[in-house]
Amino acid sequence: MKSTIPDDGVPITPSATNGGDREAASLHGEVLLRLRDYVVEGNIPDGARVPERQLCEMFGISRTPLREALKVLASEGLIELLPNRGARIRQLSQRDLEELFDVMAGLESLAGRLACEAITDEEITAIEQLHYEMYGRYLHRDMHGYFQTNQRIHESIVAAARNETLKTAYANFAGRIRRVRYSANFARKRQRWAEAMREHEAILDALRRRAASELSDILFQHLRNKRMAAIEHLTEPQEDAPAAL
Amino acid sequence: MKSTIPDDGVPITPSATNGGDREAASLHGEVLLRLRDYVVEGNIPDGARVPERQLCEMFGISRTPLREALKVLASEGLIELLPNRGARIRQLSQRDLEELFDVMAGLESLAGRLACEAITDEEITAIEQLHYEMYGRYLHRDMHGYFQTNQRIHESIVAAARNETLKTAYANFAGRIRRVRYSANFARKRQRWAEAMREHEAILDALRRRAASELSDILFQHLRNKRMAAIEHLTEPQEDAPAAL
DNA sequence: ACCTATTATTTTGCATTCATTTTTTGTCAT
DNA sequence: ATGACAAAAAATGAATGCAAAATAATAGGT
Repeated sequence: MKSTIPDDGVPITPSATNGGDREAASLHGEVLLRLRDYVVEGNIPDGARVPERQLCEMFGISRTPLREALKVLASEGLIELLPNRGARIRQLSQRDLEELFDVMAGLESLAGRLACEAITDEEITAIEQLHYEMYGRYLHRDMHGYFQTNQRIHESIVAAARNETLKTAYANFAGRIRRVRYSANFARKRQRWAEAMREHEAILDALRRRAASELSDILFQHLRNKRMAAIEHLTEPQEDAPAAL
Repeated sequence: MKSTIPDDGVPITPSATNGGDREAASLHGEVLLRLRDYVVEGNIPDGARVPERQLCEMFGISRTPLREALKVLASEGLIELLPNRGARIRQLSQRDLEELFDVMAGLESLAGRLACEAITDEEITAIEQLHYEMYGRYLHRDMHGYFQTNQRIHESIVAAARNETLKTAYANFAGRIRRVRYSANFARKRQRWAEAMREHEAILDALRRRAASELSDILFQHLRNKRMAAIEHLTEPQEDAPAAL
């Protein structure tokens, strides 16, 4: 006798096993991806319980694969597992954020260092293109576009490092602070923008010269400044309304 | 006795990617710790299947918590999950090792940079102590003791960075290459020893002067050299029998 | 009424069960 | 014999079931 299987469409994406970004296969993998996004996007308030049963219905699955995904998410630091008390969305303290930003800074710093060893002229040209594009956004006060292009530049540097392990770790940590990072973006006063633009120019310059140590320093300091801006934003988040967009 | 107030405190469950935590409330956590050790210690050959049923019997549990642990271990990169084909011990290619060593180098480099901001004179003194102890091991050709003291020095630097997130990530990556790193230790020719000792002196010097960028560079290069030694060892592992010990 | 103790409901953690898929084993044809 | 095919066995992935714990709801005492 066939049991009642929910026909709720759960299209299995037969993408590559691993190596890129989007891992997926088995139901568990699919649920992991969807649940991670769901959490990162902030659909559950900070510190709140993760409604196990509710999510099962939402995804149309049983508790087993969901719980497996929860364990993984906990190991990634997105949620906390309390004994006999289920999962809670991990609330990041200011200190947590500072630490995360510093680790990100370290990883980007490393990426820059490694990139100097392997980056091609074409890749540098591509980054220069992005840089000019970003400068355009800056001039047009297009905050959203600026943010996105900025992200692409940093991702390009990480990609140029030719280190999949680093790339994965970077993506992992980036995911943890994605929400904060995004909202912090709107905190960027124009003054900080100008500063960031100058820093980016220095980054490009060091990259062109393949000055590994120098680039490493610049990137670290650049991320440190980002960290400061983000933390300041969180400390006093009242003054900036969604202006650009 | 019983309070009606929801215990919303933080009965901390550091189930995040750990490395040194030896506590586990739930059965799943216990299994995770034991299974991770079991894998890291090399009880299952590289690339081999993870005998699910057998491990269940061994741990005296059902498959559910074991499979949860497997998912976490896969996310940590220790094993691979093949669709409908179970788990396999992840075999690290030379490239994987190079990448892992570079990421470790980046993290230690970061640790050194951060340590310069916060380290106390007492901590530096403690590291100096370890350095002299290590020098003694070096003179006595005590490879095992040298290795351990060396590890403690690097851990001290990471601890001085005052960044739990970094510490956790460091422990995580260290776990992945633990086996290789250990065996590579025996590959260290005396020449490399002398080199490493000089590098360590430079590390201490930079640390004393709180020269962040400089220390960052030195640590990165130090780890890079370690990487080279480890890779060389793996490439030609026949020539060195267990000499010292 | 308010606070505490007791009971009912929900939730959690793990074991067990079930449907598929994979792997092994056995059989037959070339 | 060797190889291809088919059936049996085992393993995997996910759903369900069940005992213990936690949370909510209710009753009782002051």
